[in-house]
Amino acid sequence: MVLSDKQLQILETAEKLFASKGFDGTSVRDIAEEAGVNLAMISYYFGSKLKLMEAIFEKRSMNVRERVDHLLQNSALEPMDKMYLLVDEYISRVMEKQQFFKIMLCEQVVNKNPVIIKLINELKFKNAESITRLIKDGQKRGAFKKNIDVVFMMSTMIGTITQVMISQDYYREFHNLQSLSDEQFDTHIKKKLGTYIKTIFKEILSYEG
Amino acid sequence: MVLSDKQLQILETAEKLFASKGFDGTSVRDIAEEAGVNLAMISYYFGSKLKLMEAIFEKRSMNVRERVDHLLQNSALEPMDKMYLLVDEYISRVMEKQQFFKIMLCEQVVNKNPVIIKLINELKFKNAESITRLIKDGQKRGAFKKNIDVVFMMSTMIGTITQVMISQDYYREFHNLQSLSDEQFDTHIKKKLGTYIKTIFKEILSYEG
DNA sequence: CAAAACTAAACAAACGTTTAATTAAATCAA
DNA sequence: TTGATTTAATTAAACGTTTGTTTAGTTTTG
Repeated sequence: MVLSDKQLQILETAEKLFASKGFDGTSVRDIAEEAGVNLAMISYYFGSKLKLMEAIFEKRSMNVRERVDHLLQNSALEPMDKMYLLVDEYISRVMEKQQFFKIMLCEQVVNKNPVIIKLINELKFKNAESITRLIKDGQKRGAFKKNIDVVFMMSTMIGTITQVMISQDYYREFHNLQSLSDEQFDTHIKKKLGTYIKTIFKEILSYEG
Repeated sequence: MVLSDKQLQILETAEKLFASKGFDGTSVRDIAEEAGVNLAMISYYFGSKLKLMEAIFEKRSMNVRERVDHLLQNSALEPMDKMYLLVDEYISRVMEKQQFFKIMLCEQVVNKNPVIIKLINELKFKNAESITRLIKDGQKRGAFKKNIDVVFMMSTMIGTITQVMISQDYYREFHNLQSLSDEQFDTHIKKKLGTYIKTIFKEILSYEG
């Protein structure tokens, strides 16, 4: 699906508002006004509010699998280093597309919309597949332990990152980082979080503990 | 605030519906019908839909601090064992009050309602305080490392548990546990998750790694 | 018999979507 | 290139529902 500038603007505005006020908390009129387009244009382009949401998911779901696979095939890296790459990739993705991940989180909880739930589960499944493949490879090569719970590992990764994302302000206050610029803080928290999760993953995956 | 049977039923129905359809996705009429009360009774008892939500938070926030403190003072346990107790307490709380934690999660993301956000932050702050105290005690007694990031630790605990909770069905399918009864599965996942998080915490907190 | 509990009906406002009319852009024979 | 004609884009207004809340009246309770 190829999108015009106006369609893109509607999509981005909708993503922003859905993230900050929820799907049901955002009216089509809100989106139209904030995007600076006529109310009817949204139905005209996307059909309905629900299909607008689906369009957001379609846009954000594109190429996810490809990027991860490219990351993991690419090199002759050790399994653990590949896992570290994956962690950094995940952190970047969540922090850069915060709005989308907020929407995903709420939609998973509310799970009112079967179409969206299906899209989310597909994304999850693809991720689980990539990670499972990586873990099995690591186990074959003797770098990783046996008996690793992939679902728990994924839950820790996405759960920790998401929690940190939605409580960034709290983190900033707690560690007295108000003096940093937004950009500096973003870099800081990404780096710290990366190191932290890698430590955990090293413990979970490797023998030496 | 003392609540009559009818008020309690409204509150419980609202909690259930808010969790499964979201605050804005649930109408006051939905709640009234499901609770089997007249529409006007909700305004009569609680004033408004929003205050109904606040009443849910008030009810669920009661005694949280007391319970945690009692858990931690109580015994002559090692710091690490106290932390393990806390992990189990957290898992039980989230799994038993799933609906409320779903609501909390969405409200944090959407953060449209300042009153609710304030209540959530108070809860978070109390928890952070208790954990910080426990960690400092453990450090003083030489059982815990220095340089422990409490916010990250809390994010891992609550984030992992929450993720596992909202993707229970996925976990059940992934591990082929459909033969277990709901109750058996609940016991199983709580135990596994407890062991898993404790392993992580041991690595984060203790010297031996 | 006064206070509390409860009800059906009504309220205005907001909702997602559609309509009918208008303007802009693209297509194309001359 | 011109002017005619079709297609796409855009608009204000209206549609019928649903929304949260209130009202005015009735029943129940202490």
